[in-house]
Amino acid sequence: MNKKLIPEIIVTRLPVYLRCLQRMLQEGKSVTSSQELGERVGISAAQIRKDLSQFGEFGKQGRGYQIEFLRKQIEEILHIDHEWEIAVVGAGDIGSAVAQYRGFIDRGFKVKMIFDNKPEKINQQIGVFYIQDSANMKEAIREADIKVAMICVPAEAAQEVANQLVAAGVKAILNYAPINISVPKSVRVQYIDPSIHLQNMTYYLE
Amino acid sequence: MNKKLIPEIIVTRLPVYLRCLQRMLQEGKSVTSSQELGERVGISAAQIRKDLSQFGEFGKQGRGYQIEFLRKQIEEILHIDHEWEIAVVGAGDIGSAVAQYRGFIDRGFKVKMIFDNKPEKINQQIGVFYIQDSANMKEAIREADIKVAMICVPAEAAQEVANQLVAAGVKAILNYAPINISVPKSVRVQYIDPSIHLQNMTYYLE
DNA sequence: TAGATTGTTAATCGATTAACAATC
DNA sequence: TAGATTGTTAATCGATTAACAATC
Repeated sequence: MNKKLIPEIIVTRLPVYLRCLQRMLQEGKSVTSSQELGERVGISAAQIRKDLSQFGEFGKQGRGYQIEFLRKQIEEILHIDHEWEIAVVGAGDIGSAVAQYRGFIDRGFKVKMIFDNKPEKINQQIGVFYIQDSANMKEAIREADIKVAMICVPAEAAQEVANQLVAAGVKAILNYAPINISVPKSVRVQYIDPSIHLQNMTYYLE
Repeated sequence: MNKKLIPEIIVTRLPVYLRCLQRMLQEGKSVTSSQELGERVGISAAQIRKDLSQFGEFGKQGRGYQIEFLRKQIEEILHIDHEWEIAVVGAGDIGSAVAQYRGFIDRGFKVKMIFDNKPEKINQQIGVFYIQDSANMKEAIREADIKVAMICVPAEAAQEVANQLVAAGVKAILNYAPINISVPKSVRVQYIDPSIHLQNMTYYLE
């Protein structure tokens, strides 16, 4: 649908705009401007207008943006106008927390299954899920046609898990393991590592 | 110590280099090159050399980099040559997981205290910690001279918590609440929101 | 209409890459 | 010495900002 090649950096900002718009709606607002949105997300008004203009004309001169309309547009652009099912791999502290995370609701995602390879964890219950045996992972993910997964296993196991996920047809991986993984170019990877974020800030401290 | 103004984007890459170097050491390697490091972290060799050259000359022509030496240098640059104590605010699923996270070990951080404002949580035990009353947070953080904190409360409460942390002398905040917060320029903020990362990838899917 | 704010262009600014002399 | 790889320069590439005509 979006034929034009959009710079990645712009795509990374859209979810931030979206999150703010959803919040504005919750606050009962119905209209905003690039200036107001910019102040709230910490990005210049000019950049917001430029970013949005890559995808269409969503505002009206002199009036600003209808929040509900803009929200819907960005959801479509990001393909979260429907819900994506997620597989979680690894049922340790992180995997368990992520599997039960309530922050996916209304953001376009729903955890559907969770795997672990430790015999004592298999068939244990986490929230509404029963932990499944990693041995059946590839089959189960392919069967359910799941395209999004989160890796919550130790660093040593992350690459092997990634390989299996790719083989199962997964196209987007959010990796909580503190290690870079290699995947085919057709698969997307994002990383969450709190230590990285913290180290980033301590540079400026003291 | 580092007087020269370093572009932020370079600072964000140093922790990634560091993480990879630590891993290499675990694998028993002792020397690497900008090319090898680049392949492993997905960054060009030229960029890695340019980034490092901002801080000094850490390699030898024809030989590459001594991993142990380079690791130590980057740790000093990032000020993680000593351990930073962390306060966690919010003892829900995320706060509990983060307070017990083993991934801070050897990365320069140590969770020291956790707070919540729900009466039924106060004094409950999480790992080795007892949840403290948020009412005493400002005092306790100031008393312990803690400079780094993580916000794990609902979006609605995040700004107020941030205000209190700033008042307590905190200078670096890792915010897990899905909302942008405002702090003085002297305080650093980083964000972790899995939905943002996922939405970022779904743009490219389908 | 007058005021406000968009969408867009041109100018600026900054980051990445390619290439190579220096040197281990 | 010959080969390898750094640190650095210059060229390229891309992103951000400022400004304003268009228009609601």
